[in-house]
Amino acid sequence: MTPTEATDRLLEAAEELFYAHGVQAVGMDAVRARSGVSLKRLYQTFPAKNDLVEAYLRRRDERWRASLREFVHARGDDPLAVFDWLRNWFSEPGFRGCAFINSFGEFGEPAPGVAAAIREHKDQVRAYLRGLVSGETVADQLFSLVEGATVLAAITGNPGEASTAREAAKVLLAQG
Amino acid sequence: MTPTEATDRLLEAAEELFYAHGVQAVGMDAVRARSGVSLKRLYQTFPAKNDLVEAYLRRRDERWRASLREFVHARGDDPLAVFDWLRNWFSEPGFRGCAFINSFGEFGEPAPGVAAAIREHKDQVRAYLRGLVSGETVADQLFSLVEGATVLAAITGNPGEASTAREAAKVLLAQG
DNA sequence: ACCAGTGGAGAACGTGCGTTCTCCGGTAGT
DNA sequence: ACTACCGGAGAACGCACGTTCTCCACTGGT
Repeated sequence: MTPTEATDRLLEAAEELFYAHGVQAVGMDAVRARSGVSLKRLYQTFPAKNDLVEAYLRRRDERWRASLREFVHARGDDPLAVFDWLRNWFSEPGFRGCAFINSFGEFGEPAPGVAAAIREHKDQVRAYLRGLVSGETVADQLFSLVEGATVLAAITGNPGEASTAREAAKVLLAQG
Repeated sequence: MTPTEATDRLLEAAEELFYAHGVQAVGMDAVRARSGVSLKRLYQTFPAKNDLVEAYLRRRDERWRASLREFVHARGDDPLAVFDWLRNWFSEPGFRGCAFINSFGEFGEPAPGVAAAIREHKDQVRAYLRGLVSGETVADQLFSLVEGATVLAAITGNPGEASTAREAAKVLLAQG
């Protein structure tokens, strides 16, 4: 197995397990089992669990934002499409909320790299929304709606939170 | 030491430690040390850590909502006062986000009692907001803003998220 | 066929922690 | 004063898990 293939399989397994069960609940041995990569290789690739966690978050950030960006772009970059995408996401079988918010909750004092990955994800999403709507204030308001809807959908299990937020966003965009 | 006093000291210590560092990062021995209650008494009062966690969440729910309710009531039950209260909260030295959202993130599959405490807290807050504004839809929209502002303030450390959400709420209330 | 080296499987190690157990000093009742 | 018990301090236990170590099968070159 080539090193890049091992890295891919590790990150794939890490994402499936960490997102579904939480980082702390998943042992390195479970990542090994799921990925089929030996422990030795695992620790050669990621010298410590923290490194794997950080890489998991950074990869998820890229993919998550790419998925959102593409969906919204296909709708003519309509800011309201963000909330349609959210509704789809909330409806996915394994939906368990925002991986970054969850990780933030998991680690009272996260390792610096992990904390940075979390903060940078939120910064990137905010920047994306600011590019989507004219007016930073409205963009930040939508951001708050996005985060709130995500958290509530995760806890209540109700994807309709996206629609509630969408209606609010519509009003804010019309008034902004 | 009377049993109710032991319970109080345990819950006080648990809240300080669990909220500040996260539940998983705090051992039962740390709760014992902080509370001054012996391990034996601790386990007599709360047979397992999960029971202490659930009690911690339920007590925090009561106090958190009471504080919000009183503050807002003193401002004539103006829904916008919710966001003023949030700003104060976000500015407190030990602010680390919503204890319930953090706990939700900590436990991939929480114990039933803990999961119920989290869900019920959000249900209560939603019900409170619905009582504050006429129109369930607008109340739910404000709720989303509240949760989003809380999460973002925790991650970015910027209490100004409350003001951003407040402006959005003002528009929604005017239009609703 | 032999040998060096690579990588995998899984044992082993150390630590932290939830929970239980042991022991002992103090106290109340006689 | 003696005894029976209550509660506290902290040791002990069992387990889980992050990390490292050991051993061995296999491969490629001669």
